Amino acid sequence: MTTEAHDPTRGDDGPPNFIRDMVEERLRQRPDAPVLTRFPPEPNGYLHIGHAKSIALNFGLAALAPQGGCNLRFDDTNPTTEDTEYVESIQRDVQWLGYQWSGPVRYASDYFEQLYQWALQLIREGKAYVDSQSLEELREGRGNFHAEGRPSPYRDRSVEENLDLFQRMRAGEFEDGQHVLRARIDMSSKDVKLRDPLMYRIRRAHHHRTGDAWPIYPMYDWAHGQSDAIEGITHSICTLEFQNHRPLYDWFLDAIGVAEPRPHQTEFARLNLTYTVLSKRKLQRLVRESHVDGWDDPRMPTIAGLRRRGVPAAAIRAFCERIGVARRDGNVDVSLLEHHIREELNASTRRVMGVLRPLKVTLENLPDDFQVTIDAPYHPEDPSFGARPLPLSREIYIERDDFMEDPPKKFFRLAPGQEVRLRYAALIRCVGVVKDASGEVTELRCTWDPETFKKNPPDGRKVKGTIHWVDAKAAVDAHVNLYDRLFVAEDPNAADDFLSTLNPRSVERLRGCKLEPSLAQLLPGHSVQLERLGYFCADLDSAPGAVRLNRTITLKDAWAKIAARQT
RNA sequence: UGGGGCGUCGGCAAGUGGUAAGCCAGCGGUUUUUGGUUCCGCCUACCGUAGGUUCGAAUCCUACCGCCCCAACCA
Repeated sequence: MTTEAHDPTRGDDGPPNFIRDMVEERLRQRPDAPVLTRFPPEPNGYLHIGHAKSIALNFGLAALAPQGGCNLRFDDTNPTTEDTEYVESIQRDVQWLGYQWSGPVRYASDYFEQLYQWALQLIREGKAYVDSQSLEELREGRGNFHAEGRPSPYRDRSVEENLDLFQRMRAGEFEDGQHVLRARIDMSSKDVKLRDPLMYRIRRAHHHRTGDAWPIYPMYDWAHGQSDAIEGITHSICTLEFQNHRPLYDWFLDAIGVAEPRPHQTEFARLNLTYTVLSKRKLQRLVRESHVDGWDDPRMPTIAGLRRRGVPAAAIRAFCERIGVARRDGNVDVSLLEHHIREELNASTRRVMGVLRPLKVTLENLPDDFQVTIDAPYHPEDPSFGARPLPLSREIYIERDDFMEDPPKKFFRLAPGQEVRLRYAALIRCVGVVKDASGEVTELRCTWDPETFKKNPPDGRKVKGTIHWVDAKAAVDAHVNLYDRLFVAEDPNAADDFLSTLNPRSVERLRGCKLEPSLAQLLPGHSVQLERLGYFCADLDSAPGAVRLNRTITLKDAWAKIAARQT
C-alpha cells in the first residue's frame, strides 16, 4: 500500500466550515469544476497572522479541486499609500508560509485600461456620470443612516458631456478633487453604499507600477469584482466588514454584463488574537513610532516578525486550520497559537544546553585537569537526531535561578547542602556559597559524586531535580533576547489608547550567556530547544564568533505555577 | 430611531428536528536524568432570553435582548 503524501497546505484538517462545505458541494456535483480563489492584499503594510488565516483559507479551498488555483493579486488602486517594499515582503511571506500562487503575480493595476473601457461603457449606457461637487457637497448629498440621499445637480449630465469630462479626467486636465466618476444607482436607497458610489477619483500621484500613466484611480468597489471577473475567480473570499459591499459587487458585475458562471463574494470573520493588535493602522504606528524595531521585530504578529522570532510556518498553518472559519466575530486565545508553536518545535528541534544567567560552580573534589566528554543525545524521544560530545571539567556554569540559599518547599534544585543532577552527568551537592562584599552569590562550591555518573545512585537515594549546565572552559558566549507578549492587556483594542497597554518588559536583552560548544555553529534562522528554558532561534546576524539567539517561546513551566501559588 | 450580519463550555468550534464532537486553557494523576514531552482522567454547557409549533428543538416560528459592520475622493 502506498501512502499518499499529505500536503500540509491542503487545508482540510481543521473543523468543517461553511465555505469549504460550499466548495465541496460544488465538486460533488461537478468534480472537474474550477475552484479559483485569490489572496488580494493591498501593498501598504506587512502581512500578519490574520492574513495567514485568509491565505490558508484561500489556498486551502483551491487545493480541494483538481482544477484549483489561488492567485496572488495586489489590490494596488491607491498609489499614495502603496509601495514596492510591501509588494516584495508580501510575496516573500506567502511563499515562506508554504504556498505558491498560480501563474504570475497579478495586480489590479494591470486592469486599469480594461476598467477604464468598462467605465466608458457604463457612461454610454447611462449607468455612470461625472460629478463635480466638492467633497463636502458630496458627503452632504449622500445623507446618512437616517436621512435619504439627494441627487447631485450633476447627476443628469448628458452622455456626451460625461464622456468628454471623463476622458479629460483621464487625460489629466483636472486637479485632484475636481471631479469624480460615480455609478448611477439609487440616491434614496436605504443602503448608503448604493447611493451612487464613487468609481474613480482624480489623484495625480505616482503609482509604484504604472508610474505617472494614470491621473485617475479606481475605487476598491469598482476594481475588485472586475479584477475577479477578469481572472475567472469563482470564489471571492473576504472578511465580514465587506458584507456591506456585496450588493455593489454584484451590481457592478451586472452592469458590465458579466454572466454566470461568475465570481461570488463570501465573507468570514477575521482573526482577532488576545494580547495582540492586528489592525494595519496600529501595527504601522508601532513601527513608525519605534515602539518596536521594525515590521520584523520578533514581538510583532507580522509573518516577518513571527519568522524572525523562530515560529515555524507549519505551526502557523496548523493554527489557522485549528481555529476554523465562521461568520461570528471572536477573539482567539493566543495560547492556542503558542500551543501549535510548541507542538511543532517539540518535534523538530534538537535539545541542547545553555545558561542564560550564569552562576559559576566549582566541583571541589575534581582535579584541576579533570575532563570528561559526555555523549549526549540530541532528542530524548527520537534517536534519529543523533548525539553530540559534551565536555565537562572542574568549573561549570549553572542557571542562577537553579540555586536558592533559602529555598521554598518543593524547590528541587540546588541549595546549601542539597543535591541535584547535572543533566547527562552526575549528582552534585552544594557544600559552599561564595559571596561578594554586597552579599551577592558569586560562586558555588559543590562536590561531584562519581558513583552517579550517568546512572542512579547505588544506595537508592532519590534526587528529584535535574539542572542544565555548561562547561566553563568550553562555553560559547552569546547574546540572547527574551521576548514576552507585546501587550499586557488581553484586548489592547479595548483600551482608549492601545499604546498604554504596551508591555514595558516585552523584551529582555541578555549578554554574557553561556552556551554549549555545539551551538557556535548554529545557522541563522535555525531553532533549538535549550533544555528547561524554551525554544530559541538564531537571529539573522548570528555568527560563529557572535551567537545571537531569540527566544521563540518558553517551555511550559509547572514550577512557575507552583512558585506563583506559594507567594 | 436606517441597512447588513452574528449570538453553542473560560477561549475557538462542530452539530442544521431525535435528545450537545473536538481543540486550547485550567485542574488532578502517569511516564520521564528537561518541574518539557507522552499517556490517563476531570472540566457535569438547561445551546442569548421569553413564548410557541412538535411525540421530540441548539436546530422551525414569533417577540425581545446583546454584540459587530456601514454615513473614507481607504482597502
